[in-house]
Amino acid sequence: MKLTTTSYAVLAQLALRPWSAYELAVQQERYFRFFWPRASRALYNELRRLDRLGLAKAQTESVGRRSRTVYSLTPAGRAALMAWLSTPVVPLALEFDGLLRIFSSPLGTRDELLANLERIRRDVAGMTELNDRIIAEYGAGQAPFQHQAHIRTLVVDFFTQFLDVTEQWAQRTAGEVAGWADLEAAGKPLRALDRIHRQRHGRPPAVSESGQPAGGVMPTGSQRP
Amino acid sequence: MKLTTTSYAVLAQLALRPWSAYELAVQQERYFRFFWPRASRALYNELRRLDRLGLAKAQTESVGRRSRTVYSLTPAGRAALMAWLSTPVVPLALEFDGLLRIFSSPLGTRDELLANLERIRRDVAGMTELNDRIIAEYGAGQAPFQHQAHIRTLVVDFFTQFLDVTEQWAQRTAGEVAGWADLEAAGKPLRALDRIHRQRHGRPPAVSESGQPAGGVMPTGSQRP
DNA sequence: GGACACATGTAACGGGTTACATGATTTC
DNA sequence: GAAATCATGTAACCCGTTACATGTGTCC
Repeated sequence: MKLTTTSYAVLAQLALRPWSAYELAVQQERYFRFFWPRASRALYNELRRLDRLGLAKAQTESVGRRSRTVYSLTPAGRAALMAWLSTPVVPLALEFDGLLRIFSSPLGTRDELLANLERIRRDVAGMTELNDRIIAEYGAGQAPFQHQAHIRTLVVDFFTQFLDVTEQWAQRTAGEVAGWADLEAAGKPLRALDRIHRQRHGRPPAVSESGQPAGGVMPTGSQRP
Repeated sequence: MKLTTTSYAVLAQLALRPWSAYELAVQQERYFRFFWPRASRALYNELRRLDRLGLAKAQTESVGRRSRTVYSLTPAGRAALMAWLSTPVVPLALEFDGLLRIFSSPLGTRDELLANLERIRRDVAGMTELNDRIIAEYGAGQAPFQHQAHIRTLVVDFFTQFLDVTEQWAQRTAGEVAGWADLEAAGKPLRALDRIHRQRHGRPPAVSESGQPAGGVMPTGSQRP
């Protein structure tokens, strides 16, 4: 009867109101895919499991001749969900295939690396588009559960920042690589260390050799009140 | 014979030099865990598979009475890896359990939400520590494959930014929530929309009601040359 | 001589993906 | 009347995790 994070993702949705399995899958795809991506098939299975466990209740309705299953949270389900809130978090995990390609880019050409950076950028741009659509929804007051906007926007905040920083990184990196003739070392490693050092600690070595202000990166950190 | 990203992660390592399975597992844990996390057990299996497929070659050496298997890349393996570099990237995926807890925080108390933000912050701080250690390694010229520092620091760059932005977000969000008496709506949703709007587009509504400059967030974007 | 790193191995299981099937309803 | 959406279902498969076992070498 061990519950997974996916179980709680479903319970969290059910806590808001009863949903049909299909509705839930759509919501999951739209709002959860960024931080807990699962194929919608997993949802259907999880719902049946939660029903078996008594944490959700399945009820079959019919729309015309077609039937659908509506799930609602049981008191036990609500209790389980609340208890979960005070357990340790699962460490965040990132799967970023693109970085692996950069890692092995010395086997290929400079242009291949640039192409991969562009692919990454487009991937991120796609996510940004979806994120913006959600923001617009809230802005227009048309998002579901608008009365929880103060909570949900906290999550949206994270992604806005995350996507922004990732896109900036991809562009900045492409700019850097575009300035190279090839991928050979030839002095590049040392310049790279200089760059990384500047990013981490403001920019201590007085003036950088290029005069360019650290590649447009402003470390916005450490200015908390 | 379909290869997974994990296969290429291993091949990418083997492209640098031959490794024993154990060495590889250690390296994987240290350098790849951030963007392609896998239990080291998966490595051992993948290596044997690559050997079967002729993409890597296993050779048993012995150190004293203890034996170990050293794997090296075959020409076929190198070809497969190079071919992979020009295939589409796998969309990046994030699993962030903590955000799900925020999402369902209205079921709990304000303090529980703050506790979860703190757990998130500690999780990120742990990753930051590891990242810093790697940066220090490169700075000291003691990192493996220092001659590829110009490539590898591109990846490190990403994580420095990513971790920074995530930690800032966690702190800023905790600051926001700490200013609330509870988690009830009571005007908070509207203020949240205002905040999210400021973040996205500079801060158009002249001066914010609090006088505080948008919670310390400087959108560093869109200032590319 | 005890702890710790080295260096694998086996086995079970399980969450999740992919592929596919099926039909009903709505919309253009 | 065709396409898209609604609304599930079944089945195979597999990548990966967890748990555990087993022994060797090294260092203090």
